[in-house]
Amino acid sequence: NPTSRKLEIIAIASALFKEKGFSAVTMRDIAKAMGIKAASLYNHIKNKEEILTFIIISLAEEFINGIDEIKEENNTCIDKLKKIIALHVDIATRNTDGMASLNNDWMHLEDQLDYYLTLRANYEDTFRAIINEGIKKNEIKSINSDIMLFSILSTLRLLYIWIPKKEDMNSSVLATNLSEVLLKGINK
Amino acid sequence: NPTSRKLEIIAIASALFKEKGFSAVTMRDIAKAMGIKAASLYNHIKNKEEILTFIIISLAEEFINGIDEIKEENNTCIDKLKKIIALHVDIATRNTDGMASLNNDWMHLEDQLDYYLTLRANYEDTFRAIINEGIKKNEIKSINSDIMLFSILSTLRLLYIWIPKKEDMNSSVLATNLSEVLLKGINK
DNA sequence: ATCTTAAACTAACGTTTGTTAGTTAAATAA
DNA sequence: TTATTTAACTAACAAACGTTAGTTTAAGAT
Repeated sequence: NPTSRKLEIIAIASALFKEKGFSAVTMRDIAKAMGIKAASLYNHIKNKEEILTFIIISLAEEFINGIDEIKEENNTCIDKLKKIIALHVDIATRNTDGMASLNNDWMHLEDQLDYYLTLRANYEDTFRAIINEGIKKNEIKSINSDIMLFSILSTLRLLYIWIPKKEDMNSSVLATNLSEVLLKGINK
Repeated sequence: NPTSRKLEIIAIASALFKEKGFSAVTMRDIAKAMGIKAASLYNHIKNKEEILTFIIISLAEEFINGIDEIKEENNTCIDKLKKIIALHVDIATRNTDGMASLNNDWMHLEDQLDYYLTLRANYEDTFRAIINEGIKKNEIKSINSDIMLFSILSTLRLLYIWIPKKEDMNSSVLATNLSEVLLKGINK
């Protein structure tokens, strides 16, 4: 159970990782942003990798828990997809900085890399299963489901880039509009 | 006019940058992959940043040239969008590795950062203008055009991740299916 | 045969890196 | 008051970093 000081470090590091990537951010950069010396960081965290691991794994678990709940609900597949879209908007809004590491720096995990890859594979499998069920039930077009999965998931993964540029936009309005675009297209 | 040896280095570096990101790849990594010593690289390139600059700027110019041509054509906006999708599929297929740097490492440009940002802004402006024209001509739904731009462009930007996983899929089949999904949605 | 060029090499440079050890100052608990 | 804990500090480490200088080797041109 991380102390508040540890969480402060992780939050500041997340912001720096988003700007330059994990590898280009030094412990001295993080320390300077905290207003302390690099060595002092080690009173709160084990090492640099622990920061990255915390950011990525807690986000990955949030996504897995979210989609596992959605898949069990008694709902149409289209509605399940709408809930997945809302899940991504919600998480990306609350932890915009962390999403950058999840997307770009997962390969620098060491001890927990395999665990992360398992979580990601499970997430994608569940997502694809919902799409395939929608095809079977005639809710969704019979196109290669990988292409549909890739298309939707790519948009959701890059939400963290666009959300800060559109601070005015309400979170649920964004989710609604995104659902319209992703599910029904833009062609009139 | 880069020599073939220089282009070899850039190609090998692109592959390494894709795997670990620019900052995590050392000159010794690149040299080892080339089968030579790090110092020997400097017979062919000025420094590490020149490699990144070449990768990113030549791709960014390819995109700008592509979209500038498409925008001038006498065509419906929907057809213009289809051509943009095909442009992304084509470039991402031919230079999968470089696309990773374009997406993830542009912030490590130094001399050419401003030029890159200008190219990117111009590209997005042209893209948005085509969407807005489509709305005006009643070809495209009247939703916030930024959301539509973001949604389509995110999918296109991450093509480089998915293309290597689907080597079996024909390039033009992918473009066709993607157009269907991105423009008309997945909902039946 | 000599000269030039291309492309590799060895050796080393000054920095920066993540991290450890040991110390100090202030707040809290006994 | 005394003891303990928290969180900062200074100083230093060994390793890795991008890069430079100078040298060697072999191929191609004159």
